[in-house]
Amino acid sequence: MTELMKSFEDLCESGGLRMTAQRRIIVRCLAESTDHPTIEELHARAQSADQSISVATVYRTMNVLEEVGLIERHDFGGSKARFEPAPDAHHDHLIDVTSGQVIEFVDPEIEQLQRAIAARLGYRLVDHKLELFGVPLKGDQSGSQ
Amino acid sequence: MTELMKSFEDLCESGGLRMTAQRRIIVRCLAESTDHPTIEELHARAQSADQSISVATVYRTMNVLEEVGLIERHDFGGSKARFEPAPDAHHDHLIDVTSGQVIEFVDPEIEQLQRAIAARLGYRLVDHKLELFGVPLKGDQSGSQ
DNA sequence: CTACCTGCAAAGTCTTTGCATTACG
DNA sequence: CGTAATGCAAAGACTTTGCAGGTAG
Repeated sequence: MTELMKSFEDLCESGGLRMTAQRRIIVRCLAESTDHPTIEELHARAQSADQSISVATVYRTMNVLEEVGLIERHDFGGSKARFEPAPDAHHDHLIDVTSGQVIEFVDPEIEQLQRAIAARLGYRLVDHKLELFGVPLKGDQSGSQ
Repeated sequence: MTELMKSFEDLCESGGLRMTAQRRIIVRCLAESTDHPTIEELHARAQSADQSISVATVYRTMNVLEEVGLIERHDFGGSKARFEPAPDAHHDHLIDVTSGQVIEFVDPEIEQLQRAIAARLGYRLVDHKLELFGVPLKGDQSGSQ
């Protein structure tokens, strides 16, 4: 079982939340996604398991999951929100502007640098968002969505 | 006269754009803003110069300005877009989560690091977004919106 | 049982757009 | 003068919510 599914079941047992059939399907769809799906995409994937799942339930489920910190919401420059399971280790994103593909990466040096910059400005860093937008280098065989 | 006003007038002369009274007011309002106003805020400021300016014109003006690269659009984690004149020199943003105040900063080291990371992943960096979210350090007298 | 959850459709929020009119160049 | 721009209101896109019925625990 996926990490996200397990965490959500634990949460349901402890908190006043209920593990419904719909939530189980929706959470699994997100957990099994390797991309960063929109509500619409998630809804479509969930409906292939249960035709009757409504988009309102997908919205509500994402809101619950985000509130408890089990998922992260992104926008990546579009009008629609995109989601991913909250990563164990923080990471940032590089968006391939030619394909829309999203690549995750971590760089300890840049994380440290951000804290240093915030401190220099008189702040303690509580969160950050770093998105790189790039085009594939010539000769590179990456990326296509 | 502000940089933005001048650039926009130049643009109107060269392109097929017209420098209307409304545009003059809206552009000046943005140029004189030291914060990063929303459409709503900009509309209110513009209306104090000309009551009849409609919000649709503010939206259209921001879209024109963005298309030609004279302004930048941000979201800073809200649902409303925020705008600023396109800076001569690129900068990033630190958002004070206690007050909403937005602080601009530049850091050559982090810019360089981003290009290096993109290159390592097989990409040429064409754009990026870096937003830091912080709370004031104890004893610091900064920030209030 | 009963409080939480669901589907549906209506409503909310932000933004865009069609249309008749105005006004820049 | 011709055409881009405007104001207004309607429509669009995305998301939230009220309500009546369903269901997990």
